[in-house]
Amino acid sequence: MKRAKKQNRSDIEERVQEFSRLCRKNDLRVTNQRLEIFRALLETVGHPTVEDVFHQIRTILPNLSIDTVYRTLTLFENHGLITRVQCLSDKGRFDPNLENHHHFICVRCKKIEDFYWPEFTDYSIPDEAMKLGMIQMKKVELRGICNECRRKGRNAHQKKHS
Amino acid sequence: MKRAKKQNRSDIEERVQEFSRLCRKNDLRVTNQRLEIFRALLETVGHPTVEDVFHQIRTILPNLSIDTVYRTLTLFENHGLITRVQCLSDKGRFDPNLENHHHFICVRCKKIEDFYWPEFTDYSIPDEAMKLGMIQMKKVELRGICNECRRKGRNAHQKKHS
DNA sequence: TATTTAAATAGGAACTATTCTTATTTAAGG
DNA sequence: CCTTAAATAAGAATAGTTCCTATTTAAATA
Repeated sequence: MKRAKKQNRSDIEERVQEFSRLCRKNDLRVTNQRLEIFRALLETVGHPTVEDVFHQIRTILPNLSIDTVYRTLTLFENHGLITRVQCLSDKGRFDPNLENHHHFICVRCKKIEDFYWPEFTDYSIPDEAMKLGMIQMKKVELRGICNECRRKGRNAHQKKHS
Repeated sequence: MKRAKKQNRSDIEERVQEFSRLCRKNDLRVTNQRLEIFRALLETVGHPTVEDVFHQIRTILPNLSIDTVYRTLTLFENHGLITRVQCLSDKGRFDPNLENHHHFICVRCKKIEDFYWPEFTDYSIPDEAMKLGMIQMKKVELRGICNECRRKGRNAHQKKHS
């Protein structure tokens, strides 16, 4: 995992400060580990994994536990301070439908529902994106809370770290 | 996992037949397990997991191995006969960028790159999709082969089941 | 500034999804 | 029918993630 800087040092420190305030506002204690974890996210390009973060911080906090990284990232996610990319579910899921279609994913129960949006095919993506590589598939992902989970209320949460 | 029918029996059998032909065309042997696995995908609504497929077929093939389901689904995926939903990578990845942005994912190296598409915000999704639940996030996902992997050629593949 | 205490952490065990290994079975061509 | 390379079953091994518990610490309060 590259550690190239996304932003310069003072920008990062500013965001860490701002983050620190956000934690207090959310009744989250401001610990060294939490700040380092957030800083690591900012310093790493390309959506780091838990392990990337863990190894990066280990040089600073030699007895950081990997469980702390898991707990903390999930905590940040649950408070909307960061987002989780791609792997909403921890289980692979498969689709025999090769037609052009899109997905709504429930962030609570991880259900994936299809929808169709024929007009979307006509919208052309920006040049910036075209240059990233050979594109094989272009689809829309919606995230939210499905009707079923809305009915059930908060208690339907999956039970991970707080 | 629900087993409600997506299509009626004869539609499914027709697709299984067609699939069988496709296998031969791809130099894949047509085994009972493979046909049952594909049939299970067709019969299950909502993008089944490996375990969903496994349990469904166990009643028909009592000593099916779960490894066969893993191998077979990955094989189908590699031949473009089905797609894998959501979890391209097997590791959670996180993003501190809460701005509205989109992702290009390399199907070979699993790298995720950001791009921006301000106009996309203005496109309104179809009613069909609005009715699925409370939508919190709307983004575009591109899949393809990144420039780096294209340079490296086929050998850059991740080494899973053939 | 010192004290208190609920919350956070470290460390390691446990769990779960996925992949690997090897002996056995089988599809499909001869 | 035979043959053989490919596919499978069974279970071991691995890797990512979560759980458990004793210890530490942030931050509220005296």
